[in-house]
Amino acid sequence: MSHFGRSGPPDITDTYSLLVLNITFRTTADDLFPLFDKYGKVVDIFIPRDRRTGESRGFAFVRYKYADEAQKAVDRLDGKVVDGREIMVQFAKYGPNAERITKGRIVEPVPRSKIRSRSPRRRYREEYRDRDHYRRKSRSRSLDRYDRDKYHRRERDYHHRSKSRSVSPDYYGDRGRGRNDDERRSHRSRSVESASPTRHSLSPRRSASPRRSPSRSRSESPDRRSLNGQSPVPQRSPTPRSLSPRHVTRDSRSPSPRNSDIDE
DNA sequence: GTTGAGCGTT
Repeated sequence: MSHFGRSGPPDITDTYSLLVLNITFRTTADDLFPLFDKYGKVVDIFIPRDRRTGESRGFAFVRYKYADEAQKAVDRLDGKVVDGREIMVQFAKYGPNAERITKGRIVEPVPRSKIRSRSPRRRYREEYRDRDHYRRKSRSRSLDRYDRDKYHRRERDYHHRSKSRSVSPDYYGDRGRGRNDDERRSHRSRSVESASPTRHSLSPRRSASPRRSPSRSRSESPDRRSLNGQSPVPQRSPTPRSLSPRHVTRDSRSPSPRNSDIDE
C-alpha cells in the first residue's frame, strides 16, 4: 500500500491517471502521495525513472479512483510549488501501453502494432544498436551529436558509479544523500584550497586575471588602479591586446552599476 | 553537483 509502482500497474481500468510534470528529480512517490491523497483516493503513483541511472525523469503518474477527485487534484495542485519547483498536474493523454485516454481514463485500447511509437526518444539500447548497425550519417547532425554526447556522459557516470558501489537499486533511499553530499563537498573544498598555490607556478599568465566578474560589482576605481599598478610585467608588448578591447571599453563605460537609479 | 521537454513500470 505504501510502495507504489513496484508491483506493476494494479488496475488502471477503473482509475484516472494524472500526469505530474516538472517535479524535481529527487521527488519520490512517497513525497507526492500525501499531497495528492488529500484530494482523493490515490490508488497508485508511478514515477518513471531512467533505466541506466535509475533516477526519476522529472514527472510522475498519479492514479485516482474517482474522476472528480482527480479533477480536484488537478485544479488544486497544478502550479503548486513542490520541493522548490512548480509542478504541473494534468490528465494523462496516453496510457502505459499507448492507449488513448480521455480525462485520465482509458477509452479504447490500441493494437500492438501501435505500441512502441509512444515515446519520441528511443530507448538507450535501441539507439545504440541502431547506430552501431546502420551508422547513418544523415539526419540532423547537430542534434544527433548532442544527443549522443548526452548519452555518453550519462552512461559514463553510471558506469563509474557502478564500480564504486554494487548494484543496489535503492531508489527510495536517497534521503540520506544529504550527509554524504555535505561531507564530500567539504572534502573537495579543502582539496581545492590546497591545490591553489600549486598551480601558481603552472600558469602565471592565467593567474594575472583569475576573475573579473565580481570586480565590477563593487569596485570600479580599485579595479582599474590595481590593473595599472599591479602590472608587474611590462613585457615587450606595450599594447595589452590580449584582453578584449571590448571588455575594457565596456568596463570604463559603465563602471558604476550601483548608480543604476540614475540611468534608470 | 545536476540538466527540464514532455506521457509510464512489474
